[in-house]
Amino acid sequence: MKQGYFPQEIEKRWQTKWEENNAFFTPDDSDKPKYYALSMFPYPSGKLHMGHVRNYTITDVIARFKKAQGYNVLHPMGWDSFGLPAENAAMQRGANPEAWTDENIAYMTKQLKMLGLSYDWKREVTTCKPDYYKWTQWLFIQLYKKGLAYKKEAAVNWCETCGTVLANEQVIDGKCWRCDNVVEKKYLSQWFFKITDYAERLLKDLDLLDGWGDNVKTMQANWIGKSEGAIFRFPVVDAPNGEKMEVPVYTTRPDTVYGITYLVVAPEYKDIEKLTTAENKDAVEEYRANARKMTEIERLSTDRVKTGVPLGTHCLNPFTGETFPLWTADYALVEYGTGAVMAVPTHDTRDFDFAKKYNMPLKVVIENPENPSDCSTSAYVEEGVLVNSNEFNGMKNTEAKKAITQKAVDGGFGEFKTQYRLRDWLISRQRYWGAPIPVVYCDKCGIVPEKEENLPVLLPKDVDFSVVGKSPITTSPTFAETTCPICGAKARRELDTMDTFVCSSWYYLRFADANNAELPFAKTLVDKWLPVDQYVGGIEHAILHLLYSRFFTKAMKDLGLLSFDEPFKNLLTQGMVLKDGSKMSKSKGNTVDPDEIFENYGADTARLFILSDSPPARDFDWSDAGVEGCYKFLNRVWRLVSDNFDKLTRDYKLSFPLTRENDDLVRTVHMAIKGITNDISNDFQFNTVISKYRELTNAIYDWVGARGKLEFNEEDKNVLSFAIISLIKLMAPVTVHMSEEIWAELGGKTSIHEEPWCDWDENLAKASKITLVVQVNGKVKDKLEADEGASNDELQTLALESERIKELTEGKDIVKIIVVPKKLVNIVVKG
RNA sequence: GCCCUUGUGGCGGAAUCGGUAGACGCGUUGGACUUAAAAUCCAAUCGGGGUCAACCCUCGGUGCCAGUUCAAGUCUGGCCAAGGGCACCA
Repeated sequence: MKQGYFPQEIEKRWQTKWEENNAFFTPDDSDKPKYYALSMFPYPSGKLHMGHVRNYTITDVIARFKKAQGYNVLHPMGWDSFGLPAENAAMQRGANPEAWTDENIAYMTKQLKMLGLSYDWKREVTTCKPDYYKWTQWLFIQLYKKGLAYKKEAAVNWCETCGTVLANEQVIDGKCWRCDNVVEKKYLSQWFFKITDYAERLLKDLDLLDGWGDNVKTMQANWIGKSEGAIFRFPVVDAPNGEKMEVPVYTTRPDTVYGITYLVVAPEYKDIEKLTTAENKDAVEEYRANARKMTEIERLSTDRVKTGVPLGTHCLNPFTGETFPLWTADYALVEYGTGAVMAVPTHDTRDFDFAKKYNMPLKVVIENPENPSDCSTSAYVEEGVLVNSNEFNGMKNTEAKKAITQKAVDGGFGEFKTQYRLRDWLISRQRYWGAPIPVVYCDKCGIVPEKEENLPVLLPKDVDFSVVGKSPITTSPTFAETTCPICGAKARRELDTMDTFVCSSWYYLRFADANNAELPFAKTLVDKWLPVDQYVGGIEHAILHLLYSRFFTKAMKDLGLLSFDEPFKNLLTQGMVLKDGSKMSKSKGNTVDPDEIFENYGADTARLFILSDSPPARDFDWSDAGVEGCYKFLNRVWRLVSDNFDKLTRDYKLSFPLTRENDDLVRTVHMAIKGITNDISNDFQFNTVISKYRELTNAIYDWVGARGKLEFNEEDKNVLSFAIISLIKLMAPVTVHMSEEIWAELGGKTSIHEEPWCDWDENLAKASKITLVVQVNGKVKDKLEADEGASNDELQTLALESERIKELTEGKDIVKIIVVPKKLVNIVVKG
């Protein structure tokens, strides 16, 4: 065996060998139980960054550990390869985005292989290839036929820099998720997926996801935003044209209905013109024009002073028989509820602010009996008892919600209503590099989906990428022109492509049957492999990708394509990779290039280090010294083997008799196996796993050192071999190349990665002696050595016989003695 | 404003059930080896005090304030701070 550790040479050799042997092929048919480990697939941006390295290493170690434990493990990889960066790069070069994407995929594939990841590359999936997006289009058509894909004119989010619309989920603080540009509202006719049909199931089924963190689940629950309330319809008493009209409002506070003093409709409210009197018309028009000019950020800012103008008309409150005025104000949102709000300034802070500014009357209807408030300085929003509310006076407001809504139901002017904040998913994009929406417009037949046998609708190649201000796809002289799938007449194709999040909403299903040319996947195979047992990725997808994927899975279940409700059984959201306290990013200039680490230290060091310092869910602070430390540790392990090479055998026997000389190391190994297995099984605590590698290594060194220059007899060699081979097997999921190399050096015929996981003996996985802690009144006063098997009585006697304890308890009353088995004796004394 | 997460040495972080706080590592300091350096190895490393050193003893210490308990990083109540999410959503 070589004296030095040369990772670059070792790693390259094994990577080649694994590839030749097709070492990570996953059969669909196996007697073993299945395990599906998945990382969120990357966008092929050019090069791997440390976040990728962390993500894929975590999943790879899980996959290898589960394989060693006897599972048939599916661990695939693919590319989320449609999207704007490729198109922008193409526009800069005047070339096709496909070439740029292919180059990046080739380079990043090379990097993934250098990291030693155990992917079954035969299942590789690339979303921008026709054999994949054919099925994205096919799924679109299935959703369309079910009424879950539809086109409508709506106010949508428009990003001028990206030249396209965005989904609500892609607008972060009023800005584009990708380029940070402020988003504008536009009225456009666009394609949507009806995710709102699934709002209740998406919310309710969060309860099924025991393997997800609460943070992600609450983020999704907040985004879905369920609220229970009521719709009340208020008749208009003085409509200018004499028409019989009513204004419906949605409220979560039906209990405050007796306190209404005015009503607000959004500036975009559909009936607003009919509700405005001639004398108020100009002011209202001006106000609406101003509202249109405002950006979303200005409009939605909560600390802006509220403004509004009266419409001049009035509604009747059927509960009180009184009338109240109608206003328009931009704090009412047209997209939520009915676009109109009943205002109760005494019990809603926003209404209160508005009422103060415009001197609206205040009417208290909820009171805390112990501490009544007149609501002249702030709204009372806590619970209380109803006042000034006719027959409901004295009722608790929580009960009054139901009772008052019931009265409206009985009177025919209201109903119970559950409202969600979630909006439908806007999936059209006015861009080239995406899956074309497979729809045709025919003058006679209208909107017609493309025939399934004509899929895929291929992206045209005859386009001009140098155009500005419009989608390159519109420059194709051939693409738009087609024939109607129904009548055969001349027709036009849809020119929008799909949001890339559509492609990534089902890729994890395709891995189950990646090369199926007849279907997106066979039902038997998805039902066999799914749900994903462990999904690993960044928290930034808590809402976007994870919500969309859950929706897709549910919709596909309803389409009969698969049989489960949730795609991802367990979710690990890994923390960010930081350097010097902030996230690694090109703009901050604090990135570390994985290639450099591979070159200088090797992939095993990179893998070991990225797992070593923090638990996976927490942020990880990169330090060059830490990398160095991991590299030194691997050298130390290497020396341990090479220095003792002549004493090692793979034919060690586990059934040797335990003697006083050797039992401590054997016990240490069993404890390490147990501890490491538990740490991986329990939330993948790789940082403590790695500290246990070090402890075991230190223990073996100490054991060898204690032997000094003594000759090793057969039993010594047996024990040392057992310890060292256990160590490299335990390390194998992390240091995949080094363990394989040492295994081979020791005469291993097969790959160490085909070996079963180490077993431990519960009786050996504990020290032969325990340290008994003796406390007096809860403070540690002495530590004694005791036999592992000592009874509580024996421990108590031992403690009381300690000289030190005798001194401390002398002349005092022993009130109580508490014995914790195998651990501790606490003597409680008085005086 | 609401919701979620997290607060432990100089740093990253350990600590099944409430039972030795600070595992393991980084850093620092001292030493060995060496002509020297690198590498490697050994040792020390939470703070205050007991007149120095070793040893030992003692007090304090896990964001803050209370509480429960023989015993609290861990449980309960009330705060504070940081990070993240949502937000004129009626």
